[in-house]
Amino acid sequence: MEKNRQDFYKAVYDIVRQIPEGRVSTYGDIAKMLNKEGAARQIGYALSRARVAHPPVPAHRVVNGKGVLSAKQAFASPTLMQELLENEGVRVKDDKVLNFHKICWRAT
DNA sequence: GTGGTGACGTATA
DNA sequence: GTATACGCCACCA
Repeated sequence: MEKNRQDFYKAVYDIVRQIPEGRVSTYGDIAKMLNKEGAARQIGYALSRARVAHPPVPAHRVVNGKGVLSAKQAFASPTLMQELLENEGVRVKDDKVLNFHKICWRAT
């Protein structure tokens, strides 16, 4: 059956919405959940479109494998993402998540 | 229909 | 641990 591209996006939104508060996930992990390990870039692309997705997606909880807020550029303000993360209890320094290796959320 | 780009990751040296 | 090269899939011009 032909999986509509929207289905792929919808799957990304669903996973991102499952990210618990105070926890962050990575594009590669999400891609693996979708069996699209090689499509990590598409995860970020999908999130960029998630801005108009229903319901809204906490894309600020998704960072790259290095814990760097590479997505802040896509938010209304480059500091908005960091503020949101700090608001969730996630410490961010120099656009990088502290203890990232400890708060990185992964699906079982 | 073709080419280029992108909120990335893994592999190799 | 750091640096460089390549690959991946989807969207836009």
